[in-house]
Amino acid sequence: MIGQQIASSIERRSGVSLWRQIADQILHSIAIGDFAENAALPPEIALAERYGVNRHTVRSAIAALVQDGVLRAEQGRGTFVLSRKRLSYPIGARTRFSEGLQGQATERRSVLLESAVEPASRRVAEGLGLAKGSNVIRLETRGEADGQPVSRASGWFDAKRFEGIEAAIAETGSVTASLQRFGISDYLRQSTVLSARHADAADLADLDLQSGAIVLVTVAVNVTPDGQPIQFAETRFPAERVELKLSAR
Amino acid sequence: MIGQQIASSIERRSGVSLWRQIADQILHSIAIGDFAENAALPPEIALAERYGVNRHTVRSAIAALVQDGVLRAEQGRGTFVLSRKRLSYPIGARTRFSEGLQGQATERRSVLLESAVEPASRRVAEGLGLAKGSNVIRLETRGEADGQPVSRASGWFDAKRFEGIEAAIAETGSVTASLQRFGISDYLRQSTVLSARHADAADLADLDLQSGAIVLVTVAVNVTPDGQPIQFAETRFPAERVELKLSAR
DNA sequence: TATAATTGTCTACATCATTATACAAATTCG
DNA sequence: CGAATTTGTATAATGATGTAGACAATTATA
Repeated sequence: MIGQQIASSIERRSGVSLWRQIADQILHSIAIGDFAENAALPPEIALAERYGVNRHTVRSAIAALVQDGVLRAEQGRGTFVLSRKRLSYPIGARTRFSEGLQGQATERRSVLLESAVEPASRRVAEGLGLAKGSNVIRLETRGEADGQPVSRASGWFDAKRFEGIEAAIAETGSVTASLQRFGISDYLRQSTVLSARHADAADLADLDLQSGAIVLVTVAVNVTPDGQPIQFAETRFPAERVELKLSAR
Repeated sequence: MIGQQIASSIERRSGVSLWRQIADQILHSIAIGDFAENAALPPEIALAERYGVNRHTVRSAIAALVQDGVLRAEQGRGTFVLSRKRLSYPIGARTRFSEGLQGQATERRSVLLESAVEPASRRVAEGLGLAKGSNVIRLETRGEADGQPVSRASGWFDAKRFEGIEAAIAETGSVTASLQRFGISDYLRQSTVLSARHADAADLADLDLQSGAIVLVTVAVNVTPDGQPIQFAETRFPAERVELKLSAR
């Protein structure tokens, strides 16, 4: 489980198949540096012994990771680690999507998937300090780094205050730039709540994930410097590709 | 998936069984307030229809949550939500375990499970700024709130600098108090990296989780105010019981 | 070139997960 | 009370997951 220590064991009858648990652990081992890039994984028989399962079960796990582009298997040679460590996504009071990934990815962009005006749910209304049922603009966006999806966000704005912001965002491709048109030159992350869960079908599709994947979820409220709520947002990050780095202050 | 919206769908052949996916989603619905405490869940048949599965599959999901103490099923009446929202664990530069959960739990404590002196893995050595293989003290602890496990931490200290700290911690039950004996009156969280994965067998046992559960993982380096590394720690939180709240500053 | 090590494929079987029906038991309500 | 609603139990069938063993194909190496 940790560093050089013995591989952790595996749970049966858990609702999570053994091959997926093993795939999770291999992924984790890679992420913490137990296997370097281009290094060979232990042979299937050794892995099977270590985890106490049949060789075919290990093969299923490896097949999933090969499908995922994490490993490459070569007959007669071995199985090799392809993918680098996870992207480290900085998160702090002033995090903007376009910043922060510098040096880790050469090309970054945010894609607007959908926008709609609708009555606020209780949760959104509370976050924005509006009456429940007030109209809000909902934006669904996907963040990409080097062509690979790394985030999937649902954001809500007060429809009255920010009428037409979806057009501005579609045009400029930037939330920050669009907010300037509404007189907001700066904003802060007021609060962030973090959780994790299995990705649902929609996020699996949008983030190009294999089924059963885990997403990290942040729920944040962005405010003006004087504390007025601007945006309520829920963002899902694929846990296998992204880690969140809390900035030291 | 979000607020009042339609229930998200379910993935087959994912390595995660349908009943577990449904249990995850019900838990999430409770956490975001779709079902209040003591409220009745929709009847099994309605849930089965909503998720597009057989009633028995829904029953498996409910059985797992009943086992977990989240729901209570009553024949002829319905199935009811027992548990409150997740514990919200504040996390910031100065977070101490004993602080922060005030008002959410009446009784909080930290239990030392194991301590050992061992050579540092590469990961730990880098975190503490030591040579790889230097001796470090490893402490395994569990945090509890109202008798329920809410965290499971592995922490490492430089064995030379903090010789005997495990005895002090066993005695006082407090990392903060023990550090004072070594002349450390204050320390800060320098960096925190966040990820998520399926709990391994050891954490399932220590955290009293059902198999297949997800853990939030923080990896942090604590330093003195002048930047000297003191402790390297990996903490696992059960995602179904805990969310992490990043403090706004 | 032989041999060992490793991944790829195949078959057979056991166990778990899911569906499909049917009916029993408890509760609520007209 | 009697009907409707809801959870509990039972049984059978099917598909997905995991185990077991055998052997082929490819690569590295003595």
